[in-house]
Amino acid sequence: MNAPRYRFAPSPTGFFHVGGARTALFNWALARQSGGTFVLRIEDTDEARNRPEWTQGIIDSLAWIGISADDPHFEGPLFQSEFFDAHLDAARRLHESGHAYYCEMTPDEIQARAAAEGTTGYGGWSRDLGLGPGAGRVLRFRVPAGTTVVHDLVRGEVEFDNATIEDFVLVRGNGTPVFILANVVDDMSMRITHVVRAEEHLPNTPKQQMIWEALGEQPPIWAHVPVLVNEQRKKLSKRRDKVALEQYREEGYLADAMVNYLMTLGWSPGDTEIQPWSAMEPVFRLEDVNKSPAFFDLKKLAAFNGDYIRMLSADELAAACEPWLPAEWDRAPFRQMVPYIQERLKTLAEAPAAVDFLYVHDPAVDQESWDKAFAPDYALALLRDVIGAYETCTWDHGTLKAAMEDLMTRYDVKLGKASAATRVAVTGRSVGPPLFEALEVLGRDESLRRMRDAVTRAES
RNA sequence: GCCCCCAUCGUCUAGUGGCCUAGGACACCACCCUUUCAAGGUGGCGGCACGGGUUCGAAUCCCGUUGGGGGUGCCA
Repeated sequence: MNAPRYRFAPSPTGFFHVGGARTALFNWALARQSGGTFVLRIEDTDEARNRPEWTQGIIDSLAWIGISADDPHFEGPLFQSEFFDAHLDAARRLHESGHAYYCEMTPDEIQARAAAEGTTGYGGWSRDLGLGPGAGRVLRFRVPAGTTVVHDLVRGEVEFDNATIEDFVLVRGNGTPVFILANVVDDMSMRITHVVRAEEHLPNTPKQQMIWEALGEQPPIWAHVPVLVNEQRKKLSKRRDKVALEQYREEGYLADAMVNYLMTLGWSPGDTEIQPWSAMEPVFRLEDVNKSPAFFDLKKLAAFNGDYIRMLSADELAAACEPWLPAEWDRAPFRQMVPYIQERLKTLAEAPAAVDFLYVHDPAVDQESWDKAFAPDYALALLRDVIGAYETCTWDHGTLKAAMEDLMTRYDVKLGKASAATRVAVTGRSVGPPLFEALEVLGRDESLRRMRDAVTRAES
């Protein structure tokens, strides 16, 4: 009966913000650990940003980070726009009870009058005019004198002097409700008990709390978690920063890594940062959430992702890479190479480039790598000898390596240097997965062909 | 301008008056390992913003300063 009800209330904007993802995760953990409910409410009251497909995008993104609409703790999606009547009904009640009044001043008029009086903002000039509803008239909340104290689970008690809060608009001149009203009315009708959202909403909170009280209801428990910032310490913005969760997904970040990383921003899962969701969910507490903004560090995210990639089995990794592999590629060689590229990947999207030399006829040759590999005077002769040895030996990486080791002693160089020319000849680059394993997968004929071509090229 | 929030290594954090000579992670540097590159191992660099209090004792409590951030719409 008194199971807590949390909510996540994004506005559909066409992409899913990583900051929103973290807020959702926090709410999700809280709802699940308490046997409560996570309500998804789409705040679509601004008709300018409202497309049906965007809602699906939100649901898909939530599902990707483990917040499934099929879970019994999940409720929704509910749409704010469908509660239009309830918003206006609340507005009417607020007006009738004297908590709100109509005002016909336009923004321009307000600005002009404020300037004339040497003040800023709206001075409550229409408060006692007794105006009724009418076209172009906005409904304003009559902010009472006194102070409003917000009890916040993350920040403690935050006190606001009501004198610093002007009579804000509840209903626009065109008759549509404003976010601040709709948000409260929806939370009320959805019986939300805990509002956990980003810190940018903290200044809204005293206003909303006043609305709750004016409507005769007990406000929910508030919690404002710190925002995510960029390297300039500014709130992550879609203009300048990479904030779309979908983009990270497309770039080959694992959902588990993203979830884990997001949870460490503003909160710590304990002794080790790398923790599965199942371990974090039950121990997450708002009281432990930090109060200061957290930098969204791509480098650390990538490090987490690398860790998670390495935790996968070879089969799992091969399957996870599937979306990034060209359709025409034969999967068998790729699967053989997976164990060798696993510890070299930071993202799944890097997988194709790590093995593409297996699939292209003549891999592009990196000139710098080539020059370096063939610079030593022994390089060409050694490569010829390798070809000779590889023409007849058993084709497995152990034998290939042994043959190379035999030659390296004759030229008195280490294995790395001895195989440099062969590596460039076969892969076009000086870096890549282990050479002999790659040769084994590539096959004798193709490997030798490339090595002979390299000899020809080196001679000319 | 006004209101509000915040302040531990470059970054994310542990720390809730003595266990702190402030711990871990990412990044960086060095070394080891080594089949290039990675991965892994070891070590290093590096921090309680500043100034006052309170206390036998402050990273931890209070005040101020400074510095960040958020909000200031008929957006959400």
